[in-house]
Amino acid sequence: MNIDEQVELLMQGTEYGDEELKKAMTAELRARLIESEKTGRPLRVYCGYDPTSTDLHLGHTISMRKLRQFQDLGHDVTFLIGSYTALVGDPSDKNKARPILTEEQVAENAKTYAEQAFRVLDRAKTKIRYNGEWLSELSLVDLIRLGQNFTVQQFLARENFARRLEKDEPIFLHETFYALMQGYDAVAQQTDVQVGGTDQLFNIIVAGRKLQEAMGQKPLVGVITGILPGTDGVQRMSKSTGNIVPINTGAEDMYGKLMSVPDFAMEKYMRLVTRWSPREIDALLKEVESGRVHPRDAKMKLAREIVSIFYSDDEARSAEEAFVRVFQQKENPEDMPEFALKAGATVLDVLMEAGLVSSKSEAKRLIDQKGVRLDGDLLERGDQVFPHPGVLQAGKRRFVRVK
RNA sequence: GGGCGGUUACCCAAGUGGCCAAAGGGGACUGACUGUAAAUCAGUUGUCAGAAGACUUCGGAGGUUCGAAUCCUUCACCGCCCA
Repeated sequence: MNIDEQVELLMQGTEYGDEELKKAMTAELRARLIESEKTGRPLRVYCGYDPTSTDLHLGHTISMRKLRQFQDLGHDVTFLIGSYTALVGDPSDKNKARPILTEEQVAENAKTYAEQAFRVLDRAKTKIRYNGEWLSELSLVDLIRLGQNFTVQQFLARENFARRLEKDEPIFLHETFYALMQGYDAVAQQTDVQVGGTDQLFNIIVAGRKLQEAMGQKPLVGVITGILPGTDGVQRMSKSTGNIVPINTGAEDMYGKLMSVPDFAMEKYMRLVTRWSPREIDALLKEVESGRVHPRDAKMKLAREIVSIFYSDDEARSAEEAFVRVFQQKENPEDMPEFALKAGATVLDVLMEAGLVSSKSEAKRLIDQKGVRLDGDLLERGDQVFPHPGVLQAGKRRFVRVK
């Protein structure tokens, strides 16, 4: 791959919210790549992850995909676990302050995190580090010195703080430390390139670069990846909005969730999550636009690609087959949980005990709404004794085999 | 430290003694239509009960009252202004 192609790939899916900045970063990236080629020294690339939860979703993997691209081009990639920053809580893009985690929670989460990350990253080529390594060494005086590089105004100008200020919501002092800590991460690692989402723009471009300069280092190149919308196609994928595609969800479920993503969000998924090159993506989109490829088929291709990243080609293929069978041909899925019927149990009991609903009221509602079927036949009453063993369906996608 | 305001269901938010299981919006769920897309339309959205109804819920605890999300006391948390 020549330098131009490398730059195009590495900048794919990035978003700076400012053309000038994007141009500047692109130019700097190109310069570094050229320099690296000349000197033979791989670029030091990192992205930090605060292990605030154990359930990773596709949104978390965008920056990992980006790291992987650097990795494949022979650069030196560090998966930085924000063991220390997680104790503070990143205020970026949050209306509310994050709860502060205990050290045990952080350690616990970190383990799962790295494990799941290796579905995208090349394990053999990835360094794992914890930022507690250097942050725990800082003294109060050190922290104050770091703070001397920034003004309160710079923080208040940040959109998320400004918004909270506007709405009379609390901004805790410790939240401002976060950017300093992250900036110091860049310094401690003598970073060439830092990858992060647009919510990290301030932390990366302002804090990281500024501190590096203050410490006499060459300021890093920020590769700011775009935001992946959730299954609703609009809002950022996040657990609290309930629109996530989890990684540990099983191939079939992942495939199905991806198919439910609105068409207009497909391109983002292609650019941010898949292994496809910019050129391949352009070509596919063109075919859809011209009508040569049905959007549904393009989405199926997309879903299959993504599932095979996290599972395998085989599992992706059978997930696709299952999808076609269940949702396009309206047949029952091959595998479904089983439930042993107890004598005398009513329909409500079974729905409840098989975990298809969370309360009997909900079950009744579902029945009233014609949402419950047994072997394809509508069940009209919840209080009747469960008629016979068979496939019980609640809503569109919940199935249980009752034996 | 002083003054004022706030805390309502998944989220935002109305409600200032009975007509409140609590308006409205968002989200979610179901059905129709589809490509498990979008858009649209209809409905549901505390628990239990077939239904009438019963029970639990409005930051926590206690109280006044025939009756409290609404009044009082107290505790906790948050915001604003002043210092």
